[in-house]
Amino acid sequence: MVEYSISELDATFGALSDPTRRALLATLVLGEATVGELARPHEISLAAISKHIQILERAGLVRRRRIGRTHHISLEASPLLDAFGWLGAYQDFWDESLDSLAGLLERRS
Amino acid sequence: MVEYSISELDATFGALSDPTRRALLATLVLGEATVGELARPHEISLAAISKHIQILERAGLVRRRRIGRTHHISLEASPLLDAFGWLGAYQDFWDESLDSLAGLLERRS
DNA sequence: TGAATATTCAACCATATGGTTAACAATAAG
DNA sequence: CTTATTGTTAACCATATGGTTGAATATTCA
Repeated sequence: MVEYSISELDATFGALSDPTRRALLATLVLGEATVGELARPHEISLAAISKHIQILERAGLVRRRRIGRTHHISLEASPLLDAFGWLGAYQDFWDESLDSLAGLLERRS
Repeated sequence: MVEYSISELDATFGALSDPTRRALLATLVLGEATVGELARPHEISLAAISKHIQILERAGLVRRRRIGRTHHISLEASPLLDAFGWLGAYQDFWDESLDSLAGLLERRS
């Protein structure tokens, strides 16, 4: 089993635990965007979005490039990949688990 | 893109954001265990472990079977699979992202 | 210079974690 | 019946989120 840095996964999974932040990432996968552009589809205040972006930034999920007065935000791949890798270690477990579920369903029919 | 239920992912990623809880899951992947067995390797109080297990339970990551005075905890696959699936939607992005990194490194050499 | 725009920061509030210790409940065993 | 054992619950404390509104900052534009 691969070893994963503790606190990075903490921050990554913590950042992913909020639906607004997951929506921001889903927007950013389409390409870079400014804070204002990111905020527009959401009903909460710009300040709230700003705080969400700071959390994503601290988790390394996002990078910020200042151009004049606008901040351009872009998605950063590696923490997502790490989280994916961590979960992947459980793949055997759920394969097995779903197989035995399938087995149960089969025996029932 | 597949749609994912909002609040379930909230709870799943939230539960995964703590290293103690991730360690509990890593133990449980080896098989069912009692609360006491789960607590033993950790230095924090049993009450703290009990609360962690409740959070895992609320997130559906774990099930509890009471046998007499002991509680037997077992891992539940599907929320992990859902989280894995959500992250998998970003696979194209990080493939591309890592490719372009590789490209950069190549051009530099 | 002065006004508009893009964002952050500060202060505040409510709720959730993450931990503690102490008390309670339920079951097992002497 | 009394005492251990296994866990949960309660009360408490500190810190992080998630949101608000209002003020401060930094650019850009007229």
